Parts: sequence; structure tokens; C-alpha cells
Amino acid sequence: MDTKISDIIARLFDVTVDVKVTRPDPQFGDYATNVALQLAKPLGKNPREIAETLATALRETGEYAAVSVAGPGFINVTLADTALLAALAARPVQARLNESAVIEVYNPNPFKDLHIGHAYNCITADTLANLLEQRGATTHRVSYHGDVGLHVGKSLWAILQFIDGDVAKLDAIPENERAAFMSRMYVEGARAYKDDETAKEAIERLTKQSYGFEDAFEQQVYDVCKAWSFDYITATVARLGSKPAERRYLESEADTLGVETVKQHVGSVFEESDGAIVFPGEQYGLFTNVFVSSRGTGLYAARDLGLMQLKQRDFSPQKSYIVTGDEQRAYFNVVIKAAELSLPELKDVTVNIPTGTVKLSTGKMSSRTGDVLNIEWLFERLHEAASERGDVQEAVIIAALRYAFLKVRIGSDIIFDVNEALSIEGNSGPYLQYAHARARTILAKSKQTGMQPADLDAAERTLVSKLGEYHEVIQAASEQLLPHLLCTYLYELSQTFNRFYEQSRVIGDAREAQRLFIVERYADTLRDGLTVLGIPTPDQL
RNA sequence: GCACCCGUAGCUCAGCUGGAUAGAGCGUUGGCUUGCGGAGCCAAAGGCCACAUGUUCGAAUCAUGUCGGGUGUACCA
Repeated sequence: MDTKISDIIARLFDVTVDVKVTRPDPQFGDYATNVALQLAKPLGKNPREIAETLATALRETGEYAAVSVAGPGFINVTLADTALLAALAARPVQARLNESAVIEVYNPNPFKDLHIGHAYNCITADTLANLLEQRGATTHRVSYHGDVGLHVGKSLWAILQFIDGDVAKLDAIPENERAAFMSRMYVEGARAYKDDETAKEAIERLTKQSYGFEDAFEQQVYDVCKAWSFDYITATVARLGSKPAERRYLESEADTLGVETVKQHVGSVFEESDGAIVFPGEQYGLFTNVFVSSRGTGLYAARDLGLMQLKQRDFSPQKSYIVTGDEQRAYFNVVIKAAELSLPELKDVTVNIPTGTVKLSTGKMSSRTGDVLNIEWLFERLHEAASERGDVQEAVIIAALRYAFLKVRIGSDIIFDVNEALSIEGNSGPYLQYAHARARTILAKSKQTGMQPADLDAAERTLVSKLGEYHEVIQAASEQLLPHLLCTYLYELSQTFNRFYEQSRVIGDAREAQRLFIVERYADTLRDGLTVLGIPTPDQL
């Protein structure tokens, strides 16, 4: 429709404009545009006059049920029922059909526990991957983990103290207690590092050797515990309703390549400073960051440079997305700039998507101190709250968590309220699951089969019009990588349905078959949309 | 200090590629109620869209500044 209108404008007024068609308040029609207002100035004419001229031309096409001019010069278009019904079959434009994208879907470090921020980033990244797929992109979900470094030294030191030379002590820890054990060990190691001088020395030795231990026993303990960590991470990702990564990258494997790259570009991109190799980001309005330490070891930034190349080698993507907390925004600007200069073939590939912080409505928040807000704690709270309401279903827990995170625009902080998330009233994941199940029940109860209506009554019309918006929303959400647009739409859709449902009987009505058709489209649309959000849609709850 | 992000109803958030009375949910108040799952529907109260100036026919939306909150700023990840 937008191109049609701009064609008409070109013909009548001899100007080219990018016409934007929007979905107005239903009282005005199905579509609206304010081009007439925009044209008023350049054409030096009254906007209402322009609008009337355009409206007449649009009416003459005979394609629309009604075209009217309102307010200062809005053109409102009402589609014919047949056009409205035809729109139900529309699919999102596959604009990314030839695009291959890599996306880091989760990246917690082994030997440490998982906190609420990991859950948020994981759910967001997983959903972004789904959205890219909706537009036809091929996606590769990968993960990236710090398997070397100080945190490993701290944890391993405490673990070694605990087992005291006897691996059997590790075997004695039941599977379901391993995560808690590891978490405890990290805290203990971190404390010893701070308070105990001899422990600190031992931890530093272990840290240096985390690429490969001289002692076979230490290596064995490291391997066992690392495997535990990854088992736990994998299991947690599944619990969050996210899809697994197809390739796991480790900092230890990205390190060599990254350090090499940095060293190759000393003098051109990087420079030496106090024995370290730094990227002088100030020249580009960024900040200067150390890539290789004065000890010659690769730092996080160098490893990211290595990782970029590994991803490129494995998948040669057009885009590579990294979802992180906002506090890493400036850091990634530096790394991306450094990559662009040292690896020109990677220009414009890596995109950092900064997210907000998850805080709790109770005031407690994600923190670095002992006040850990880990994922286990979160799941416990969700289960508690769910059991207070009756039965606990994993599908509902996933819906509560994912929807609460996804309904807010990416970038702003999430104030998470367990009870609100689980609520079956209002704008929540469980509510939408319920709305879906209720529609399925109607379909199951009827003995008739759906039949596409030839025309629509007022309530049906409003619902069908809203349903026709689905593919537009998917497109917008995918284009802008904003899942909350889909959340908002699905909730509005369910509200529209409830209004329809309030006044339109389905089973037993003369229009039963026609309405079944619409209800089915509604249920399918909800299922489709919730699936993109990674939310399960059981037929019954 | 400098840079970036944020500031919309009591609370949690949409709306931000400028346009029609600033919208939802929760909470509050009132109504619908033998119902295809009422976990809903209808209605009311509640907003100088942090503040100021500017650009514009038109600003919650753009620009500049002020105030308030957050984050980053060299060998952690």
C-alpha cells in the first residue's frame, strides 16, 4: 500500500516521498498515513486539500472498502473483508534469506555459578536468533566460556583443598549437588585469595597453569569439574527454554590466535606501552585498552579478537551478534574498532547488543558481593510462588520468566517481580498461555470444521484485522531485533480476542464454522508468536 | 574530569524513523455474572511525558543545556 500511495503522489504532485503506513486506532480504519501533512509544506498547499485529492485517487483504484480524511489531514483506509482475510495468509518478507548469522547465545564461565543476568542474556539471545530465522536467516548458535584465568585458579585451589588428594571425594558428591558445590568452592577460593598470602600464591600458580597443568592430578580434577560445569550450564539453558549452542568456544582456544593477531599489528593498529600491547582507542573517540599484558599473556580483548576469527572460519557469517550487559558496551566498541583495523575482512560483522540489568522488585539485585542472585535461587522462588497457586508446570515457569524478560525493550533494566511474572492476569507469559489454551478448548469442543467467512461482522472484523498485523510485527521485531514488539502485539491480540469472545458466541451460533475459522487462526497465531519467544503452548493447562 | 545509557500515571512498562483525545498491566473504586475455561469484559479516578530553551504548521518523540539515577574509563572477565 505504501508504494501504491507514493506512486499516486508521484503522478499527481510529481514528488517522491517515502510513504509510511501505520496501524491506527481501530475506530479510524485498518491503515492510516500522514503523508498529506508531510507534503503540505513542500507543496505549499493545505494538508486537508492534499489528503482529499489523494483519498479520491485511492478510492478510484476500487481496492479499498473506504478511504476517508480526518483530523488535520490523515488518510484512513478501510480494507474490504476479503482483503482482510487474505492478509491472514501473508508471511513475513524473507529479507534475510541469504544471510548467515552467528549469535552467542550464552557465555557463563565454568567454575562459577550462574546468575540471573546469564539467564536474561541467554533468553534474549535465543529469541533474537528465532527472530532472525523468521526473516529467513540461517543462524548458528554458539557459546563462549572462560575456561582459563583467575576464577579457575580460585575455584580449583578450593576444590583441591577440599578433596585433599583423594578424587573419591569428588565422586561422592551427588550430581544434583555439584552446582552448589562448585559455587561454594569459588566463594571460598576468592576469599582465600584475598585473605591468605600462601593461598594467593598457590592460586596464582594454578591460574598460570590453567591452560595445561604440570601435575596430572590437578589436570584430572580440572577436567572433571569443568565437565560438571558444562553439564550444569547445558541443563540450565534447557530449563530456560533456550535452544542449545551448536558450537562451544573456549577462551583457551581463542587466546593464541588473538595474541598472534595483536602482535602482527603492533605499530600499525596496536602499540606497546609500559611493556603491554594496547589499542590506542582515544584516537577514535574510544578508550585505550590493554590487549596483551606486560607478561605477554592474552587478555579478554585479545581473545575476543581470536574468537571473531574462529567464528568466521567456522561459519563465515555476514553478522555476528554478541548480547552483553550494557557495562560492556564501551569495551566492545573498542574491540570492534580494533578488529576492523587489524582484520578488515571482518568489518561490520560483529554487532554488540547491550542489555540492561536485572533487578528484583524486592530491592535485592544482581551484585558482585556475596549477595548472589543465582539462577537456582530464582528457580526456587518461581517454584515456590507457583506451588502457592496450585500445581507447578515447567512450561508455565518458562513462560513467566521468558515473557517477563522479553516484554521490556532491550536496553532498559528489568525489574523482576516473581509474582507478577507468574500471574495469570494481565500482561504475562502464563496469561498468554492460558489465552491460547482457552481458544484450543473451543476448537476441541466444536463438532464442526472451520470455514473461511465470506464477510465479517464488526467484532469478527476487528479481530481479523488485528490477526493480519502479525506478519508485519514479526517483520518489525526481526528487522529491529526487538522481541518486545512481539510481546506487546500478542498481548493486544489476546485483548482483542477477549472482546470478540465476550459478545460473539462460537459454538451453537449460526456462524459457528466461520467463527471457528477465525478462532483457529487466532490460536495458531498465538502459538506461532509464543514459539518465536521460546514459550511453550500446551493445549491445556 | 570525560564518554555513554536512562528519567512517561502510586508501581511495572509501551509509545521515541515528529502528527489525530499520551496507552497497557498491577493496585484503587463501581458495574456485568446459571459463562464456548469470568484467569474475562465495561467504566471511573490517576500524567505540566524530570526541568528549561530551541527547531517545526505540529515535540513525550529531534537539538542544546540543567538537574537526578546508572555504567565505563590500561594489564579482571
